[in-house]
Amino acid sequence: MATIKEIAELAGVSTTTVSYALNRSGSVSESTRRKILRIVEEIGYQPNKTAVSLRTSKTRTIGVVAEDLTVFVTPEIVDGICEYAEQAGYHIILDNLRVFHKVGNSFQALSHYHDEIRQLTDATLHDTVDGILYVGIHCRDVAEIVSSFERPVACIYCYSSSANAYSFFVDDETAAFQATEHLIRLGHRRIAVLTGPVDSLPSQSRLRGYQKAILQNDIVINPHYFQVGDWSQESGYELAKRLFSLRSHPTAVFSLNDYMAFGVLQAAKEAGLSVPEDVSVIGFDNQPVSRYCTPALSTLAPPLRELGSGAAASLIALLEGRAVPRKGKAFACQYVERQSVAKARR
Amino acid sequence: MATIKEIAELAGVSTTTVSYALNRSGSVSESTRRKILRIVEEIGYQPNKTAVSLRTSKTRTIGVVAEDLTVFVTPEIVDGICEYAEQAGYHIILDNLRVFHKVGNSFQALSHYHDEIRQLTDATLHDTVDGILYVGIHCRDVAEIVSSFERPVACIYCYSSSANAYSFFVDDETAAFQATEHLIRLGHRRIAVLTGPVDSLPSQSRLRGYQKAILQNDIVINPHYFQVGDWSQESGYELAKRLFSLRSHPTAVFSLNDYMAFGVLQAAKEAGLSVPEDVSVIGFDNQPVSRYCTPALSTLAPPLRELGSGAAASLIALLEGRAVPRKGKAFACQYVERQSVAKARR
DNA sequence: GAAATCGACTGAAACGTTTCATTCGTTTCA
DNA sequence: TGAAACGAATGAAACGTTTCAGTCGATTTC
Repeated sequence: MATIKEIAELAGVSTTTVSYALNRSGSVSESTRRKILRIVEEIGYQPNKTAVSLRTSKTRTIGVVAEDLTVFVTPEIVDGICEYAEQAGYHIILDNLRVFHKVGNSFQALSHYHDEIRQLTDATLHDTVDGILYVGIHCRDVAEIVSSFERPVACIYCYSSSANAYSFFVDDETAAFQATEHLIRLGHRRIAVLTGPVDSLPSQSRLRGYQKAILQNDIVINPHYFQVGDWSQESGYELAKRLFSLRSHPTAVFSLNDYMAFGVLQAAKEAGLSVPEDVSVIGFDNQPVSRYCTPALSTLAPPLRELGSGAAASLIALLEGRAVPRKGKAFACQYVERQSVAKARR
Repeated sequence: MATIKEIAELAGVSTTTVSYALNRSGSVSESTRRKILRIVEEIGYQPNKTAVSLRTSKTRTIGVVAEDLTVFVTPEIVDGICEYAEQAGYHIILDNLRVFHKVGNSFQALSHYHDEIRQLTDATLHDTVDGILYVGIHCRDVAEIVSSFERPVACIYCYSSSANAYSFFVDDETAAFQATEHLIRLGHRRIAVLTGPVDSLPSQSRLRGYQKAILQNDIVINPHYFQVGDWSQESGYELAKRLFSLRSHPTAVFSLNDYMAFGVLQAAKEAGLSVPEDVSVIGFDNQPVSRYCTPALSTLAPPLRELGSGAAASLIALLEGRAVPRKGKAFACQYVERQSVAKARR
């Protein structure tokens, strides 16, 4: 591989001049700059990244720390990151934590969780990245984790209450509000909601959105329409069975995640109710599967790719000393209309 | 951040000695080595990776070039890579090509495909990685692409006929053979097969496996049982409809991918045939969705994680000058028993 | 008892850049 | 006309390691 020294010799100038010409710093006459660029082109010279990093102590690399790459949200987020980072001339170093395992239908941190994180921050990423993007698998406060990072960090699909981190997460409340409003505008008044565990943050926010819409539209709340599940298809099925055996069963079910909605679909079929004619169903998450069930599930889609590229954009802006608009942002979901929602029967 | 110089001063020795002590090269007395290690521990010194790279021209980083991160096979492969690389002390630089788009149900390269690749090899990965792992989205020869890489490369979920690359791919033929044998052992004789497009390599291999099993078991081939689809659910549906309207319809359908199998399930239901009682269905790929359809689809699962970690292991062995067993390997699939297969009716 | 060997340790160069401080000739301006 | 300012170019140090080629004293060998 050619070095700057060879280019300098060929051009009959010093390495300093070559460096200045290439970086548009210092002052170089137009004619020698052109001569240098021509030779660079000819030889196919590429500055040695390692040497540049050593000298400037910037790596133009950002570390992507993913809690679990195989959870369906992660790849698309990471893709969004890659897309932005690439065009900005940054490399991505990927680290998959893999420290959660499924317990029932929620995730629990493994015991070596913190060791893993520490090792990561100490040994793995030190002086290898300029900044870190932390990609969570569900919305919660990860301050405890990211505050130990010694580089600028942005959280994605989760948030941090610590001062050193930006956060890019889903606006669950507004999305749930809009979905509920949508059902109401379609004439539904008996709208049940299936929540996740009460201590789940996304569940709480989504429920808040639902309740706000119900309240704003002066709909009387039937306590039977409010059911707490555990995110699993089975719990959705059980809960919906109960719902459909009510003498005044709901005409619409808003499941706060897709899996429970699948259970609702199944229960409806068994109860002899057809979706969407007799009962409308809306899910949340836009799991890949929701396109393939019958009927295809209408659901709320988090803008995963935008979450990733938005976070990457802010982090890189920060790294380069440019103004960064805000300390984070809540991203709106998109309602994906498929075949499980219709007007309420008169 | 502390440097080797500070450690040297604190220990009252030269930087050379510190370096030797840390790398177990040169000869250092046991007592000074211990003294040095104690100080290193105390200060929390970490060698500067960039400086080491510059000096040794090894980056301990491997580039993962993924054709499409959002295709379902990729994340698990990449996870396997990460897992191995991490414990071997290597970093992963991720690059997502994103150069394919869906045309109907197969993928086609975008027009800027080769520009993208060239830019990648020239600018992006040069002197940044020691070797490259190329992760394909379907099995085919990628020699044209990877032969331009100027580093050792291993192909995953695809293969390269060029000399410079290792290949780690799925043994489609054996898997299809075993699935067909499985059906035969369950008493099935009228076994239909749904292939993908004739020019598709995986389709060809899988079909070969099917035919071998049929032939070996002296089953007479009914040409009507052989149908060519385009991998889509719709084509599976249409083909299966034709199959089930035959006066002597098959008792088992082997779909060479999962999506077409979903179509088969749908067609069976509409034809009044219950799966698996009246007809058994086996898919291929183990798409995440296959677990959620009804009945849950029995299918063949490529060992994605193993593919990734196996390739990473070989590449790293090669980079470190250790003996590498072979130039590549075909990995066996695992048959995933779910609810779509049963004994043939008497 | 001189030569050879050995173990412990070190000085300094090298990896390929960036950038500070400086030089040198030309132009501008009071 | 002389000083100041400026544009173009450069020498050399620095970033933090690794490693070649030694030095030096102690021990072994014949």
